[in-house]
Amino acid sequence: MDLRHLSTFVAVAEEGSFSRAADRLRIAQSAVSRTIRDLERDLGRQLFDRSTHHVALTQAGHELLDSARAALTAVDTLRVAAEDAGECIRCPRDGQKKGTEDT
Amino acid sequence: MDLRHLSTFVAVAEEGSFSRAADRLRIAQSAVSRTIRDLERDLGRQLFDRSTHHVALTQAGHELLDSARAALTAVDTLRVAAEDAGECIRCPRDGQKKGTEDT
DNA sequence: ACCGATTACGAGTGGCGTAATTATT
DNA sequence: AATAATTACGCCACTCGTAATCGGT
Repeated sequence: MDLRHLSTFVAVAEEGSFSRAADRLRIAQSAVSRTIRDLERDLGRQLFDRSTHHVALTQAGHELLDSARAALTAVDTLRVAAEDAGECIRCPRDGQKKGTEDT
Repeated sequence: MDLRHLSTFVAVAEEGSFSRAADRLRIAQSAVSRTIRDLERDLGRQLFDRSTHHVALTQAGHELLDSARAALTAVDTLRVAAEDAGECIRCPRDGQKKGTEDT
C-alpha cells in the first residue's frame, strides 16, 4: 500500500466518480482505476461497487474511508510538524520559523 | 514523501544505525542512506546528526519521530480495519472474519 | 449513441543491490 | 585496519498516459 493509493481512494469516494477523481488528482482515469484495483487487492476488500454505471462505496469502503483519511492526515501533520521542528537544513541562521521570508 | 521513507526513518532512529536499520528492513545500507537523504530534503530538515561515527537524532528528528510513528500506525490501523470491514472480495460467503481459516 | 470504467501497450521515473569511496575509531 | 555512511552504475519494478474495449443508460 501507498499514500497514493489512499489519496486516490479518498478522492474517488468523495467525488463518487473515477473520472472526477482523476480530474482532481490530475491523472488519467486509467491510473485511478488501476490504483483502486491494486488497493482493493492489497486490502482484500472491494472498496467500490461499480456494477452499475454508478460508483458507490461498499460497506468496507465506508468503514475504511475514515482510516484512510486518518492516515493521510497523519502524514500531513508530519509535514506541518516539520515546518516547526528544528532548524532548516540549508539555513545557518534559521531565523524564519515559517513564512518569515519576505514576499 | 512516502510510507517507505517513514519506515526507514523510524528504523534508523530506533536502531541508532543505518546498518542495523538496513538489516532490520532487509535492504542495503545504501538504500537506507538515500531514503533518509531524500526524506531530509523533502522535509527540509536534517533528521540525523552523523557528523561523527555515531548516528543521533537531531532536535527536528526527535520532534518528527512521533508524527512518523503516528502516520505508520494510522496505516497499520487501516490494514487492521480492512480485516474486519465488509466482506472479502473473493469470498462469496465470507464466513471467516479473521483467522477463521484452519491452521 | 454517449458516458464511464477497464485493459493493453509503450515510455519515463524511481528504488534497490553491488561495488567503490571517504571518514571515523 | 575495521566499521559505517555516501556515491556511482546498472537493473528491475512501478506508474503514468494514450488508445482500444466493454458495459450501462
